[in-house]
Amino acid sequence: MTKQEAAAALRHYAVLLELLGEDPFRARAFENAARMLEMQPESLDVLIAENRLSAIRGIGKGVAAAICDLNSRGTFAELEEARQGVPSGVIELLRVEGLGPKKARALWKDAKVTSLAALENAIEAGLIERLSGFGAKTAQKFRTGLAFLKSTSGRHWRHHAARAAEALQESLKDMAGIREVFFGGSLRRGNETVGDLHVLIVADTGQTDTVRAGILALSCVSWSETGSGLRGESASAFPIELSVVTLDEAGARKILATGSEEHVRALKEVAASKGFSLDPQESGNVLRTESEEQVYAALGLAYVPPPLREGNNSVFAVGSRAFPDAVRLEQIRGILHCHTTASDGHHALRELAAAMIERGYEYLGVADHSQSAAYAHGLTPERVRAQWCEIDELNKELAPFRILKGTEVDILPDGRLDFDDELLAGFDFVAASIHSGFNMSEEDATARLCRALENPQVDILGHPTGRLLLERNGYPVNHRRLIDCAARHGKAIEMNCSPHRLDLDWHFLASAESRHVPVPLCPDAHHIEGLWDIRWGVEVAAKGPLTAANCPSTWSADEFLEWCASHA
DNA sequence: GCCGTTTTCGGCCCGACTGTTTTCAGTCG
Repeated sequence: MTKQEAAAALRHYAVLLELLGEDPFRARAFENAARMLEMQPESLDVLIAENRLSAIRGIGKGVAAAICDLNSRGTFAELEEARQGVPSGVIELLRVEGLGPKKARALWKDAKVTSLAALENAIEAGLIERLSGFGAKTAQKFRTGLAFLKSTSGRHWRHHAARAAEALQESLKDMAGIREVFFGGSLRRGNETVGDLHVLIVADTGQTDTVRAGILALSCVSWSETGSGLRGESASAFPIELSVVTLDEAGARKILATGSEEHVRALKEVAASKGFSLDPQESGNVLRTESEEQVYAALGLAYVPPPLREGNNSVFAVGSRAFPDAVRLEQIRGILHCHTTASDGHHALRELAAAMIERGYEYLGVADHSQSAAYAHGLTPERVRAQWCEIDELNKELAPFRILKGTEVDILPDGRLDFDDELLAGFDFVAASIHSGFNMSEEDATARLCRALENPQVDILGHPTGRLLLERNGYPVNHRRLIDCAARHGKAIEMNCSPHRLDLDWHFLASAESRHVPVPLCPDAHHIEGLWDIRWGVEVAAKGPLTAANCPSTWSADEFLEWCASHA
């Protein structure tokens, strides 16, 4: 078991304790222990082998024993007991925004609400607002929260989809008769969230039936029904739609499996007008080709990169338009916006730098939280200056690698910043973000963000809407005005690459590009693995597309600093 | 449950915001 998995189990236990109404400080002790465990540089195996768990602050005898049990048998006695005591639907209730453990427990105990469906019924029946401690506004808030959950139902975070795809690929790698394992759908198109994994298995000639039988026999996927294709669920409960296809139909089938619906519909119309059919399962003059490129060419159309296949307006005749190249992962030279143990990160500066040097990156832009973010142990001006000294020392040691002195300074409710201009001037770069006071009108939120961008010390606007994909929408922002403002003041807007955010929304990348508003790909990393979240940003940014030239992450440190100085 | 101590109990990250109350509890970042 990894540290992260053990920490997740400890957190889950803490939630169960709260739902069971047990001592909240006991619950917090497990949460705290989970956080401290994650921050250890060593692996769980090493910590256990060297008997060092209880030496970690926040982990005593009891939690250490629980962690050892987790590592050896995947659970611990108290966790199992707590699980028995809480209906699984009650845990689901916590997904509703504004509904925490105390209210979930009250709903469960006082109103017998033990599922999201039961909550919806209770709201509509007017039962919620009659409960002690609840009122009409709370009921309305839950109604809104439930509607949001419904709107995202069946969608999954991109990184979970990629993980499920990699696991399936791995389980198929030694199967005979397979020429290619192809993943289409939103995963291939670079969307922020993914519904099903759309998989095509291109079989060698004459091997279709054998391959299909082999896939049905896979132990890592449970196939629920079999028609012309297969429908199943991965070990991680990810929904899969899979078809085994022959080489001569692969080109068209890949296009159909990739989508989007609108793009495919537009292609089908062009095909029909030329007397062709795209779908091998339909009658007519079916286009039989091995590659997608051949299909577009046969229709007299320019090949459309998968991320651009949204809507029906990306279909062009050959030569009538060229699609710009999107930034590629290997073009990224530096990573901006990372947190260290100085605020709420899990690794020290030196560890982050070492991980980046190992992967061949040139610079790291640290951006810890500012003082008003107390929950995240935000830095005071004194602690900022101490960090600068640490960076100076590290830079001498690690050259030519460079650590840039940055901050993710809070944008206060009125648009002022959480540090004074004199301190801000001492940073190499300043990213400014909103972390509190989300309840704003679009007008207020846009004005607050613009005021921050107008400050000459600010270089980059962080996660512009504060959204958490599949969890909350964030505050409403007028992106057009925001991009105008950034363009006027020569500022950048980050695409936050955390797979939970991917904010700036890709729909606005083209507008940023045309207004020459740079868009750095920022992982907002809180641990070493989080640094590589830039991958998700690269994949989604291809939908703009965001070009390398307009992405400061592809610039050298000197080019980036020169740009920062240009508007100070 | 963990920690620290004027050791075996008392306090635990912290402030803003919101809604239900009418002084405070719950949620969130």
